[in-house]
Amino acid sequence: MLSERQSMILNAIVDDYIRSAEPVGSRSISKRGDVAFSPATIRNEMADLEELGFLEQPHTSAGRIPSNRGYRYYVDHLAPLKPLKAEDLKLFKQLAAEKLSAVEEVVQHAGTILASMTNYTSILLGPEMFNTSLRHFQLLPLNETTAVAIIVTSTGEVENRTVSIPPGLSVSDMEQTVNLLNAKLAGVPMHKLKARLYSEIGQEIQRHAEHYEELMKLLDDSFTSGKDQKVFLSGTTNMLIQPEFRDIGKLKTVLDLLEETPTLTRLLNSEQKGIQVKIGSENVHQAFVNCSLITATYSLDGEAFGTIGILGPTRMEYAKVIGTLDLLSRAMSRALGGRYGA
Amino acid sequence: MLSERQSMILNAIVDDYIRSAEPVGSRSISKRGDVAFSPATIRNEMADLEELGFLEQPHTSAGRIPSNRGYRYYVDHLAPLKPLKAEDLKLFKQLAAEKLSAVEEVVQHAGTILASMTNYTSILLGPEMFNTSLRHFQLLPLNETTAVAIIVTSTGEVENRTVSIPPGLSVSDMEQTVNLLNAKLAGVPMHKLKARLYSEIGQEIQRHAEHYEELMKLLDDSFTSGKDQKVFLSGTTNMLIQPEFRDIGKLKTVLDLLEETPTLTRLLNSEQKGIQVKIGSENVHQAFVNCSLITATYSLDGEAFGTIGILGPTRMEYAKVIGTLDLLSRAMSRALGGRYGA
DNA sequence: TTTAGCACTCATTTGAATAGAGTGCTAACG
DNA sequence: CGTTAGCACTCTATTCAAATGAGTGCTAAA
Repeated sequence: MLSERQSMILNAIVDDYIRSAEPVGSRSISKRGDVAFSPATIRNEMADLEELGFLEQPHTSAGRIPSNRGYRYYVDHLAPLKPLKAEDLKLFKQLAAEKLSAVEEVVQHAGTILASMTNYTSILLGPEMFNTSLRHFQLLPLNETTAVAIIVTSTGEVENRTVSIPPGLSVSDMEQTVNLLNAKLAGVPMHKLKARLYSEIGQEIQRHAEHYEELMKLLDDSFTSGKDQKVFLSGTTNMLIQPEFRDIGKLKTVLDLLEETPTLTRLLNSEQKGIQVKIGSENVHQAFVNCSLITATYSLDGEAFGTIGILGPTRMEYAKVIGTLDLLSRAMSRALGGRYGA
Repeated sequence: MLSERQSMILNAIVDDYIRSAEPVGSRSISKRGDVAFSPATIRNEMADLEELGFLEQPHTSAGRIPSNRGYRYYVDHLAPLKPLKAEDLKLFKQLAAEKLSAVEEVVQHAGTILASMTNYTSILLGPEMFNTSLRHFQLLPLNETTAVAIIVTSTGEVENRTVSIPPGLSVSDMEQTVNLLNAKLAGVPMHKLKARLYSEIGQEIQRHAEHYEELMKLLDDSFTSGKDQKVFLSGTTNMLIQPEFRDIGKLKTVLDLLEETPTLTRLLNSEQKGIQVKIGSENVHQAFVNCSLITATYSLDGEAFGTIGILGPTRMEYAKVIGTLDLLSRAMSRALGGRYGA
C-alpha cells in the first residue's frame, strides 16, 4: 500500500513526533539522516501521505502530525522490539524473586513498576476468579443475627461477606450444612457454585435442616461474588506531564474516567489474550479519543486471568510500552504461577 | 485583639474571597450591606488588618486576600454552623439505612458522598484495628509448602495472608496448634496477640509439637498485620476545577502526594478525636501549603477508629465542610456501631 | 525523478498604548 | 475625632499592529 520510501518517511515522522510533541517539518526529517532526500522530495511524499490519511496538518504553515491511521500503520509495522535496558530487566527479576505473599501485592507492585518505567498511567486488573475453584467454605457467626461467610479459592484467594442468619436457625444445623457443602462442593469451579448449590445440595439440605428457604438464601448470598474485579491504578499523575493534557478540560475527562472503576474494568476486560493496542478513537469510550490504551494479559497458575494496561496520549512510545508490557505480563505469570499448586 | 468592625470586615473579605477567588476590594465590601461604611473607611481598616497579618495584597493596585492567619481567625470565630440542605441530610439517612454488608463499603460510600457534596477531595481512613480483638484464627493448607492464615476480628473484618509451612510439620500438629490458639487467644486484643503468643502459648506448643521454631515463625508471620490502614480517595479530580490549581505544577505536587498512601495515612492519623482544621502551612507536608485539610474521626462499634477528611484549597468553604464532616462522621459511627455485637 | 528557489500562509512573539480596578493620601465634613 | 469624598498614582490585563519565523506548495531547472 505504501512505497518503501513513504513508509520510511511516515516512520520517521511518527518517531520524531513521539519525541518532540511538535509538528514535524520536511527539513528536520531530511536532516535526520535515515531518509536521505531533500526537503522538497519529502514534502511531496508528505502531501501524498496526508491525502492517504496517514498525516494531518494543524494549519497550512505547520509541519505534519500523525493521524490515528498513521499511528496504526506505525504500530502494525513496528520494527522488532529492541531489548529493554538492563536496569529495567532487573526490576522484573526482583518482582519474580520477591517473596510477596498475596497476589494483590504482586499485581500492585507490578503496576508501580510499569508506571515508573514508562512514565504513563498503568491500569491493572486483579485476576478474574472465573476459572478458579472452591477450596474451602466457612460460616462464622458473629452474633445472633450476622455471620461472616469465608470462601477460599484454589489459588489461595480469600473472599468474605457478611450475611444475616435466619432467626431460629440452630448452630448445629449450620455446622452440618457447612460440612456438607465442603464435602460436596470442594473443587467445583466458582462459576458453577450456585448452580450446584441448587441442583445437588438443595434436596440434601431440605432433608435434614429446618428453615430451608432462609438457609438457601444465606448460602446464595454467600456465593454471590461481592466485589467486582479489583482495579489498581498507578502513575495517574504522569498524565499531567503530557503536553496534550495541558488543557485542564481534556485532562479532567480522562482522570474522571479513571475514577470509575466499573467502566475501567469493562474497557480492559477484552476477550483476547496477548497484547492489544487501541489507538485514539479505536477506544470505545469518548474520554479516550486522545489516548492510546495498550493491554496485555497475565495468568495465575493457568486458572485465573487478569489484564495489565498502559494508558497514555496517542503520541505514545509504542515500541517501548509494548515491549515492557510483554515482558512484565510474562514475569507476572511466572511470579504467580506455581506458587499455589493443586 | 480585633475590634468588632475589623472582625466584621475580615469576615466579609474571607467570605467574598471564598466565593469569587478574586482579590476583594474596599468598594465591593462596602456594597455588600453587612458592613455599612464607605470604601475609604474600609480601606483604612484593611490597611491595619494587613499590617496585623490577616490580609495580603498580591500587588499594590489589587484588592486583598486572606492570609493563612486570616483564615485561621475566620475559622476560629465561625458563626454557628448553618444546617445542611434537606437533600444532603437525605443522603446521610440513606447511608445509615442502606444494607451495606462490609465496613469497607460503608467507608467507601461515605467518601463518595462527601466528595460529591463538597466538591472537594475526600480522604478516608479505614478503621484502625488496634482496638479490636481476635474472634477466630484458621490455617488452611493449600499445598505442601504454603497455607492461608485467616484472622477474623471481633468486628467481623477478615484478614488473610499466605504463609509457608515448615517442611515436615504434620497436619495434626498444625490442627492441634490452631485449636489451642483459638481456645487461648479468642477475645485478646489484636495488638497484644504477638506478646501473648510468646508469653503463654509458646511453652504449650513446645510441649507437644515438633518444629517449635518453625511453627512459631509461621504464627508470627500470620499475626503480622500485612496491610497498612486502608485509604479511600474520592473526588480527586475536583482539585482540577479549583482556580488555584490551574498551574499544573502545583496541581501535580498535590496529586502526587495523594498517590502516596503511607504518607496520607500518617497525615490523617491525628491523635485527637473530633474535628480538626489544618490551614495552609499548618500542614506538615510541603505539598499542602496551598491546601487546607479538615478531618474528623468516626468509630466502629466503640472499638476501632478511623478518620475522614476533606482536602481543598485554603480558600475553602470551611463552614459547609466542617458541618458536613461533623454530621457524616456521626452518621458513619451510627451506621457502623451496633452492627456487630459482642 | 529529484532538487533548488521563491512566494505565500499563518501561528506566535513582541511591544506600545489603553483601560480599569483599586489603593493611599489629603482635606473637608459633621 | 471618626468618617468620607476626591484625586493622583500604581500596577495588571487587554488590545492591536507589526515583526518573526517555521514550513509549505509550486515551478522550473538539473
